[in-house]
Amino acid sequence: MSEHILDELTWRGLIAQSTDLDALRGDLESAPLTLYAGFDPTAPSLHAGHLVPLLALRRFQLAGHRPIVLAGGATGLIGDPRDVGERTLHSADLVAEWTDRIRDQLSRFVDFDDSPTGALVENNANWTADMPVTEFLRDVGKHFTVNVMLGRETIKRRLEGEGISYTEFSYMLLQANDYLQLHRRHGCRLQLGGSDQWGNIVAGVDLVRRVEGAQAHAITLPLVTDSEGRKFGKSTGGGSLWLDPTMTSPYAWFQYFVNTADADAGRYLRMFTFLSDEEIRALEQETADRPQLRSAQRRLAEELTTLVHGAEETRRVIAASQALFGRGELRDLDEATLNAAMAEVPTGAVPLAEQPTIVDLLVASGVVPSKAAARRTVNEGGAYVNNAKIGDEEWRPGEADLLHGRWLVVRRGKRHTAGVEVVR
RNA sequence: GGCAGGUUGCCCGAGUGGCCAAAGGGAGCGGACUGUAAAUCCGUCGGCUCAGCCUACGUUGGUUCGAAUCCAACACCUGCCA
Repeated sequence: MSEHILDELTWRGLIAQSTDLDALRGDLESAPLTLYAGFDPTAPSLHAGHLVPLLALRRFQLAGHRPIVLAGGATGLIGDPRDVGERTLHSADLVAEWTDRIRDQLSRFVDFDDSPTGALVENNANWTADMPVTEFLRDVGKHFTVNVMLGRETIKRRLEGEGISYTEFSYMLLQANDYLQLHRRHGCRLQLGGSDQWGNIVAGVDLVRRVEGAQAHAITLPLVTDSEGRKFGKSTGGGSLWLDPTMTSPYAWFQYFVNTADADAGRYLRMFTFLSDEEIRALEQETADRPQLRSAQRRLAEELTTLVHGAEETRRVIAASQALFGRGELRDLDEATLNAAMAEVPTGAVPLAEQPTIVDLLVASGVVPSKAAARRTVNEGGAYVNNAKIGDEEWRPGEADLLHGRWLVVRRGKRHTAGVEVVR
């Protein structure tokens, strides 16, 4: 018998809060348990932070339980209250489109089959969208006291600040009802979610108990932050790390994880990968002994890129990373390797006839957002062409600079590399 | 519906007629150090056809030689009252 799923979650640091774990343990041991986690379509793609609950569902599935991934087609129309303030509502069409997109993404992380542990995909719009208001207020609303709802941290903060709309205030009831519906339809008895979801989740636990007289369980997973306490996945220049390869390229995704701080690597390996405790400890030891090898970071990047983008794509981004970050001369790369690397990084094109300067090249490659930023980069000493620093704004590439007659490898700072194709 | 206060750059926040593309902080970005790490220090941080010009301080209009700053209307937010 392998390790108990709850013990695994514990050593991986994946349990932030929970209802009675002993009771849950008993239920997990007696039979396959059905559990769920919900994901709201707040953008056209899931991002790296969503992987924690998603992979947790998979961990349960591998341990012999049945996961339900819930796409929040209805809750996404309302918006979970945040501390920062009221959300802007998105149109129903847009939310529906996003729901479809994230449902496809969600489906990739669990296995579907006819066995008792085969996963299910649900959409809460199925039971929420057409529910009459009176039914909602009588059957769901009656079980909640506003007094308790006002006690929730986010609500308290919002009341102290700019206030909160009735719409967002109601969110908790919708999520609680989701749990009830999934309990009725599929016997779902465990909900996972981020620790910011605790209030919503226990509201569901309470509702199931009151309406069905059944004991439902809850586990929240820690909100992933780096060692500085910053929200995970946000430190790449402001943007999020999206799962959608057209929004965050596999190369950028891989690079993000390669750059993980030493202090975070082990923790991330535990939370984001399926590596064993022993393997992770070995990687941590390696990082402590020979930090410059970045073994833990590389493994983390490899695992996550494979998980999200597949083994083939991972092979390509590793090759591209080696070509561009390697000690070797870019000139020595053979044409096929160079072309392959250029296919992974952002590229732009510029006509030779325009006699582009370094500023034009930086802009064309996309490593800077504007000419002003390009000039700044040059003056700050952060501009490179083919790994050679360019300090003059007026510098222009010559025929001899073109790699294989067409490419210039443009770089901003240490790690923002892109290609510019010079067209004749 | 009434009264009061508010709306500034990615975020927070100063600025009450010219010296304001707008103090300060944070984030971000670049450099040095190193290891494509952290910490630290330094620099930078609207755009462009760049010693000039264009956009920008909720929106629109007005006063003025000149407005983020004054006036009016409108929108939104907060609080108190109804």
